[in-house]
Amino acid sequence: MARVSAEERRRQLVAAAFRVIGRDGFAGVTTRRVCAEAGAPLAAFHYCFASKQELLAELTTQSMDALLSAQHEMALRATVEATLRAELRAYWKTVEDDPNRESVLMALTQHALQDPSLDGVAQRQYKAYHATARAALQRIATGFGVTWSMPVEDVARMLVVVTDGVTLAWLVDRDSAAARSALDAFAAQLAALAH
Amino acid sequence: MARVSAEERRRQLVAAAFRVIGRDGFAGVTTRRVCAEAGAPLAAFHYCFASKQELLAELTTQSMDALLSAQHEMALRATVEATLRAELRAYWKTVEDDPNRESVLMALTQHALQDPSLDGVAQRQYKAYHATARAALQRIATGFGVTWSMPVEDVARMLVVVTDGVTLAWLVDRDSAAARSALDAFAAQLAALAH
DNA sequence: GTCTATACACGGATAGAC
DNA sequence: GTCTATCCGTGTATAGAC
Repeated sequence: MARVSAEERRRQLVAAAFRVIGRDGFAGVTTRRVCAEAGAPLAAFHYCFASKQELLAELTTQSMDALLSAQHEMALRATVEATLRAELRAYWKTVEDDPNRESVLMALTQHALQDPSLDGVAQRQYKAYHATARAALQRIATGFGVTWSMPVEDVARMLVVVTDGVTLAWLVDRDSAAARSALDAFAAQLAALAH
Repeated sequence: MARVSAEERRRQLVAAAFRVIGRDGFAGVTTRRVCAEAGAPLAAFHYCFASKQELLAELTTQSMDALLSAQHEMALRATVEATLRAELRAYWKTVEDDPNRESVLMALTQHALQDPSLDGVAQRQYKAYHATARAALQRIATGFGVTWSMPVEDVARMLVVVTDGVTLAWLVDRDSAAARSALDAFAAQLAALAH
């Protein structure tokens, strides 16, 4: 075991945790397994993190940072509906490309909701989701010169509701066709809120 | 510790598990704590259940049985939209009346998705959700003499997506007003699928 | 058939050695 | 500052009392 700086260890452990969750699921994440995966001694864990919860919180933080910095350029299509549909399909592609990512984030949300020591983690996560949705909706409003018939926060919430719900249902039954058709239908319905 | 039949113990332990999850969160459920809550000796646990996982699965089963047998008489309102809105509001009342119930069910879903030994549990849960939604939609179609512009399974999925998504968002930020207004908006949109 | 007592392996966490 | 050794709680299992 090479002696490594604490900061480097933190990075190694977070990366290792992601891999372990991917392989063994959320329930299979143990400090020992994460350390083994990172090639670190067990004690390094509690030297870098106060607790396993702190590492889990760090996972959320890093994921949300990645989400917020990945706000891609949105291509405006012919209509609001076509643009919304394209956006939802782009989101959906990320889910199907890496189902585990969403699975982990959902599990993290639930875990954070139930564990007092992770207070605020789920809230930060959803703040990031809502901010992302709101930004997309505002770009659409500006790009097409339309306004939303409800406060943009409310439409953003509906967008998050839809993506969350579709993702959750798909994680359970893996019915991709149903997920796509639901997303397309919701795109049409949300587009009807633009005037 | 009174000597109690195994069947009675099973019921006691499941009920106790619900209370413990409500108090200490999903992560705080231990066999020892559940037994203490039920006033049962530790050995009773593995006498009644093969494992902790089996009790968790039983939790889902009992909840879904309750859901399916609670299919209330749906009052038809003046319009499809008004009826859908009333149904969604009725669902929402159950959430706000007992937030912990939904919280536990969500956490169970996530747990089941990640734990191979609970394979099929989340699937059964969502089958029950979809069946409930489909039944409600069919009663609406019959009652109003309308047909859905998509297969009823697809509309049912959208209904589940919406309730799940709204519930999840609310569990995170507890914004009841936002939840209600989102549900009403979705009621209007789903009603537009009836012809 | 049910409960008491106890055992073991593995998990998170930590004191203290180096 | 980093790691070894150890602790205590948890899931699981069982032997034997009643």
